[in-house]
Order: sequence, then structure tokens, then C-alpha cells
Amino acid sequence: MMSMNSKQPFSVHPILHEPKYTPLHTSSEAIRRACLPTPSLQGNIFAGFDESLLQRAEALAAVDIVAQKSHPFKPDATYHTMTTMTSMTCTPTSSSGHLHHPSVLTSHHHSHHQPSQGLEGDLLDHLTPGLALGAMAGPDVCSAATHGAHAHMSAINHMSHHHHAQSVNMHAHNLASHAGLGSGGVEAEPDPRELESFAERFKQRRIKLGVTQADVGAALANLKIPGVGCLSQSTICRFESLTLSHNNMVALKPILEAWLEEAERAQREKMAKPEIFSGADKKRKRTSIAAPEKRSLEAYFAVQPRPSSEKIAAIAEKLDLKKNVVRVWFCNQRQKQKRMKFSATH
DNA sequence: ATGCATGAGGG
DNA sequence: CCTCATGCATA
Repeated sequence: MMSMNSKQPFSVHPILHEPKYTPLHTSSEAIRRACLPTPSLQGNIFAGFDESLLQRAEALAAVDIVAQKSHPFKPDATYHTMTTMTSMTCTPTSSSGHLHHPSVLTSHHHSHHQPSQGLEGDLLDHLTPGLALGAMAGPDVCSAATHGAHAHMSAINHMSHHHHAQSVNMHAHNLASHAGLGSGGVEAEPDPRELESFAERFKQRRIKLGVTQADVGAALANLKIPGVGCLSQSTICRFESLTLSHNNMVALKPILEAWLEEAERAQREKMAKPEIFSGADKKRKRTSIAAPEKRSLEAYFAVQPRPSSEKIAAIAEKLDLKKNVVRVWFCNQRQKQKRMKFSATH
């Protein structure tokens, strides 16, 4: 009977949506650009001979894997997994599919184009790839069920069926830092070190409270902070591990900080309010790109992080993957690369 | 903890 | 189509 879930973040941020709401953006943007390896150049350069480069990259990748083990299976494994509508322990599986957000910053620029090339007859023979990936994790600290020690108010509050906007964006909390900008300085510095230490402290205090990452995400809605809904376990996890973009980290920090204080305060008064949700919706599918294909993609990415649509199609065909899968893979790879570059720089 | 996916927003 | 912030599904 009650199958509505609780997490649903919506509410599109009324506030935070300024042209560039935070000074951070500015600086981060600048940083981003600085990190970029001359995009325009790349385009030109590769336009000329990317084909051969790709072939070589592929060959290299192939060679590399030869030494690996064998993998008798097929590359692309897109599994389906029907719905397991069982309500998990504590996963508040969100109700409707997805919700998205207005994004906190959204500032970009970009002007690149595609040279559009032809295909190449590369020899993608990933013979026996074999992946010996070890998924380490050590102590699974994040189990699902946990004591629900949240704040006092309950959680669920809404149940809209439409996936629609959510927004967890917060915005501006300008940290008037001491950046010495004189007047009008809208820039503030997020200071990576600060964030890092905060993330660490956050995690520890969270654990001390006996709350899971998922719990934190769901509990955020209780804070009723304007423009802030709940967040997923993934996001909380990424925050703690600093695997979010710098801007994202900066934006989330004040929110999580607020939650932490509220949670600790609530604990003091011994209040517990377990949230139990149940709900089953549609399952999303997650394509699994096999190791050999992944290696090929990485090889392509190395020479051309932003392949044209045509090239993507060609690669997709070669690897026997859906074009969209390949496109998304490149998008995600770019995001990842960006984060890595940032952390490497700081 | 992460991989692949969705979608808003901007061009 | 891209970038970004996020999330479901998974390993």
C-alpha cells in the first residue's frame, strides 16, 4: 500500500541560477581551460591523421592485452535484469526514473568541431583479453540497512510521479574568503585543501553517527534548505572520496555540513526516526562494456577525446556497441579525465 | 565504490 | 552535441 518513495528531489532551484552564481565558477572555469590541452589544436592535428593514429593506438592496446589472460566471452554484455521489485533493505529507490537538476553551474564554452573522418580498418582483435580487475573495497562500510538516526522530521515528503526537475543545487554561498580581491570580487576560492579535510571529517562523523551514505542523502530533504532535495548514496560517496568536480564539491559542502550538525544535534536528543520506504519502479539498464572494448575505447580516447559523431559511429560499429553507448562513454571519460587533472594539479 | 545513463542548460 | 551534476544498477 504505500509505495511511494521518498526520494525525490525536485524543485528546481529558484535561486541558484545566476549567470555564474559563484565566484568559484569563474576561477574553476579558468582552471579548466588552463588544463585543457589546446583543444583547437587537437582538432586540426588529428584531423589530418587521426586514422592512422587510431589504428596505432588500437594496435598498441591490442598488444598490451595480449599478455593478459583469456576471456572467452563476448564483449558487450548488456544485461537486463528484470525488476526485482523487492524492496531492498534501505534503498529508497527513487520512485520514478530520474530526476534531474538544474545544475549548479553550467557554464561552459566550448567550441570544437569534428573533423569527421572515415573509418579505418584497424585490427581490433582483442583476442583474449581477460580482465583481471580486482575490485577492492575492503571493508564494506556501506551496507544498506542501518539504524536510522536522522534528524527528527520524517522524510518522505512528496511523491510526485513525474520525474522532473529536482535540484539540489545550491548556490551561492560565497565564501567570502580572503582572497584578496578587492571590490566586486566575486571570486572566492574554494580551496581544495579545505574541502579535502572537510570530506574526511564528514565521513568520520557520519560513521560515528551510524548513518550510511544513502541515509545522509535521503535525510538532506529534511533540512528543507531551499533548493535542496535529497541526494543519492553515489553522490555522498563521491563527495567523501572527492570524486566530484571541484565546483560540485564546493556547492555540496555547506549542505552536508548543515546536515551533519543537525544530525548530531538530533542524536543528542536521542531521537530516532527510521525511514522505511518501499517502492518499485522501472529498472534502468546498465550496459557493461567488456575489457577489450574498454581498452580500445581508451586507446581512441588517448588520441582523440572528442571524436565526431561519425567517428563515434565507426568506433561503435567496430566494437559492436551501440553508438549512444560509445558517445556516453566518451562523455563520461571526459568528465573523469577532468577530475583527475584537477586533483593532479592540486 | 564505480560504471554507464539521463537530462537540464547552452550553442 | 557537449558539459555537468546526479543517479540507478552493479561489482
